[in-house]
Amino acid sequence: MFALVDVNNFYVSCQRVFEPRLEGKPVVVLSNNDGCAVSRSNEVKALGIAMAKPWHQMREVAEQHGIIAYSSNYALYADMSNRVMSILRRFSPDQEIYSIDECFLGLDAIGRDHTELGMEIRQTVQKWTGLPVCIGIAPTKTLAKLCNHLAKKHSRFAGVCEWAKLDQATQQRVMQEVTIGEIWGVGRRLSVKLNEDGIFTVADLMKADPETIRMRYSVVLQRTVMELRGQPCIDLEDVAPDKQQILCSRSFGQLVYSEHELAEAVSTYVARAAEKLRRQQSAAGALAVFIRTNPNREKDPQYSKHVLVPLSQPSDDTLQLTKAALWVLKRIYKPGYAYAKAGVMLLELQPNTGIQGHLFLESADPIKRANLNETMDKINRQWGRGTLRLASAGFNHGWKMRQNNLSPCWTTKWADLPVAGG
DNA sequence: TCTGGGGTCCTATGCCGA
DNA sequence: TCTGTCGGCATAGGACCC
Repeated sequence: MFALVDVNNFYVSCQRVFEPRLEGKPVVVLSNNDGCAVSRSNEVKALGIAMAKPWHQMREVAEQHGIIAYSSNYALYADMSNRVMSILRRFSPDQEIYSIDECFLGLDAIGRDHTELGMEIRQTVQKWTGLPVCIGIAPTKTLAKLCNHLAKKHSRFAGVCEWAKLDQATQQRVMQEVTIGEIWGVGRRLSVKLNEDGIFTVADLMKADPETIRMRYSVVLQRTVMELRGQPCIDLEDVAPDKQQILCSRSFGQLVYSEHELAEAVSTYVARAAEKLRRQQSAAGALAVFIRTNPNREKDPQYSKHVLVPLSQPSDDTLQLTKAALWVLKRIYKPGYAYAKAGVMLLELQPNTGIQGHLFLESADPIKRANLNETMDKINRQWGRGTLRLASAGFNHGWKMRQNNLSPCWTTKWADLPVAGG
């Protein structure tokens, strides 16, 4: 048995915890670079504003309805997420953190009534963090997701919906009412294709023959069908596996033309990616760099290039990775374009212990280099990202992302601590 | 002016050698 | 020796998730 616990409108709710005046008002949180609305309060959803709507396209409506927009404050959200997850861990030893704002709990080892447990979880999280959560409980993950959807949509559930507590008639009705697009694993493309085949609701999909679904669609959708029928196919992953690839990319706050500025950005992204790499104690066997113009500016000349290079030896060393990345950049950079985004990807990740040495390569003393990286990580952890960095990362980052309405880091910066009673 | 970032998994495809 | 087939593998690209 699984519970899916999901924070309602997570980023918006985090902002509201520290600014209660936002309660009841239409609030959005924007993506990096203040691009699109990625979290919407219920008031905003009621205005019909879609997920990922570009902010510049909703400016007018926003002004009309007094929508308050925040830049993403990941330091705040990550910290609040950690608090929620550690509270949830108290309720079940089996926990899979699925994303920043949701997790699955395994309930098999828990004897008590599941809905009651759900209610207690909800109240505890609300009381200890100020964040509202909804909970879906079911024998498969896909059904738990579906129940979570119901718990959010219908207030009569009071935030907790358990599949087994719905009578047969209700289950039937739900299946006939909910459209396939709401199902976990069915996105926009698949919805269109399924609709063409006469499959519109959850009930339709459940009735379909799993073998046929596998042939015509994929093994993934076949599993979804089985899970909707109550047969678990997707296990709880309570130990998070190491990442197989690490990506760091950003859209620029303003267009970039020079190779020099691109090199600063790429260098900055490599450093960030390499930090993540070392945190999971991996080394990368290959690295890719990409740069591109803004595809939305259709009148501008477009250019987009992505090149992957194998490394002569797997590495977790920022200096070495930076050297390789800048070498790639030199080969893909073409002058005369307005670049909007760049990124670095680390691939072929493997444990950084026992890396096969290279007979003919001369390299820096690996122990010294490891110490250097470790020291940089330590300093940057303590004093803030980028405190210590390579000169190639530059100083005047004209390309830095826009964050025009960033809230304080209420919980992670001493200077930003909220003051009570003022 | 202004359209996110970071992942995973699956499938199709083409190449290689047996 | 030539040709066809098949499995394994690498790769690119698409779809999906939040």
